[in-house]
Amino acid sequence: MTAAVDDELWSAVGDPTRRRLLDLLLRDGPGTATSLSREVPVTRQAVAKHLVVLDRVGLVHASASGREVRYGVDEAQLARAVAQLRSVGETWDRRLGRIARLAEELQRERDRDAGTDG
Amino acid sequence: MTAAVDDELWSAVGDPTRRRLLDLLLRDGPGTATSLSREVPVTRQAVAKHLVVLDRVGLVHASASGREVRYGVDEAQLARAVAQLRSVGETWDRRLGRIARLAEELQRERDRDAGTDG
DNA sequence: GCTATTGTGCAACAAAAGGTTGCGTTGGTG
DNA sequence: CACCAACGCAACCTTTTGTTGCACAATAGC
Repeated sequence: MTAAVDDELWSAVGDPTRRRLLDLLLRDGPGTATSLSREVPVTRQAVAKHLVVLDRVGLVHASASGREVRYGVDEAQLARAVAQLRSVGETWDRRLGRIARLAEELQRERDRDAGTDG
Repeated sequence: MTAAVDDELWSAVGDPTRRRLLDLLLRDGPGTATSLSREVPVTRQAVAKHLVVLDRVGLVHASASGREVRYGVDEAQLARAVAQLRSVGETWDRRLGRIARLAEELQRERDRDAGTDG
């Protein structure tokens, strides 16, 4: 697990600005670096760089339209990213659950010992 | 959403090395920078820095034990992080679902039009 | 058609994050 | 006591994230 490809997707959605860009693109549909930069607290150039990163991992696709460059979300790839989030979350959940159950068992044993003892 | 606190937790678990450290701590129980560094491809110092980051956001806690410094996962905080992963995943899922349904509707309309047309 | 505007791309630069090496210190152990 | 193992600190390098400045292309308006 946690292979190179996974890590790429993760670090792509790991950045807060990139997460917000994906949110905006999902909410409002395709947009340009300029239009997106009006809704995040960074410059157009910073947004453009993030879009390059997102494009590189396939989470968005560019399409020229006149002098503009519109970016849209690749739904299949985003679904894949979501699946990875879920996967990690579930792994941790399972381990947390196991720890919780183990703690309970130890507690029960301790109670039992205390009972036989007193 | 995506407030500052959320972003801190996110970027903490966004790093692949830190995710692996959390995995190891969950799997094997508390460990030191030195013990952990034997299971990840980075130096002890790099691990120590990551542990500082994880400590700062409350995902792990340090406890001195002789000359060693053991770090253990804070389960409540990790559960919170998992909840945030899930939350973002669900948000995107919903939006993807809405887009998918919209696309289906448009497709049906198109089919219907084609039917009345032909 | 010419000009002003607007959107892009590129380059140089700064600051922060992730990582390395080297060194000094300290706490257990033979 | 001498040694080894773990720690912290500091200097340094590279990549990422962000900035500013500038040059260029396409569009809109006169």
